[in-house]
Amino acid sequence: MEHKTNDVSRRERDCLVVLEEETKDNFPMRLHQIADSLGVKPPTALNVIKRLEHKGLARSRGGMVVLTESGDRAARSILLVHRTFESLLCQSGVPENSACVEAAEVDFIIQESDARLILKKIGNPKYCPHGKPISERDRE
Amino acid sequence: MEHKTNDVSRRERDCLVVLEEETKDNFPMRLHQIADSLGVKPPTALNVIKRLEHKGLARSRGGMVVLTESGDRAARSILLVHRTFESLLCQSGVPENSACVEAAEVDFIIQESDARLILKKIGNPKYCPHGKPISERDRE
DNA sequence: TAATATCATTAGTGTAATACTAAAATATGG
DNA sequence: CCATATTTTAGTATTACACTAATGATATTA
Repeated sequence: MEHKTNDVSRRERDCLVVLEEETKDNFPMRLHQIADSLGVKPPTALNVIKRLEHKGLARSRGGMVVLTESGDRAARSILLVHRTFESLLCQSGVPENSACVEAAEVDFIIQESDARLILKKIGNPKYCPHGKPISERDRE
Repeated sequence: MEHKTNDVSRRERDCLVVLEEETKDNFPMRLHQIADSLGVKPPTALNVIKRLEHKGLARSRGGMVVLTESGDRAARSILLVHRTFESLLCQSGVPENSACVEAAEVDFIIQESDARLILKKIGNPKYCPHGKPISERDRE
């Protein structure tokens, strides 16, 4: 019915990305830590996490939260779209900081398949303007 | 505080665009007509219109609705972004219909200034894939 | 003009995402 | 075992969206 397979809201996107970046060491995040990262109170963060769990994107036990396989894929997809769009904007002449902000407005909406095609069109840059690798193969 | 100057929701965008396209002859739209175009019931459409009025984008009297100057500008801006993004997607290899659907997901979010820069980067096409003029100067 | 049909509007619900406070339940560490 | 920290529940609020049902207003037309 809906647009994306992994249809996430803005805040859910924030949460996915934070989890993706903070659990690379295989340690889960604590609720309060997530709340701090999102800049909201713990009950609000808990709410977001419950929605993610409901969608099969995260799992939690006693305040310890991890991404599922599916959540990990969703997060990487979002990052790919983000960095692709960011690169497009920068190549077009949008200042780096502005590009990042703008990319964050759409990175959870634009389809990964579209982003991959755009990526090719703009010359398959390996890194986004911030220097982060774009493809999920060469992760930091 | 927010992202866009003319920050409109998805449904408000739909309403703006419908009004823009259906009031070219300077005749206002009726509520029920708007409701039909949006595929919602009149009370729902009325609600959307009230939000637009509140934002200074539309005016209505006795069920007759028109865009304000500001609303007209907002609608054109959205169309410019839509057609630009659509063109980008098509040039990248996304099928036309798909491109249109995807563009509709972001045309009310991406900034006009960004779109103008992207437009230049992709070679300043005069028309979108559907053949509609992109620049607001040469309107149909 | 009066009756009917059409259209607009109000009122009342309901869902989803977002966010808060306050309080209660659970850990955790001494 | 107690104090602190953390999680969780409960309750409230806002915005966008959408509905039904009822009411109000305005036509059209018989």
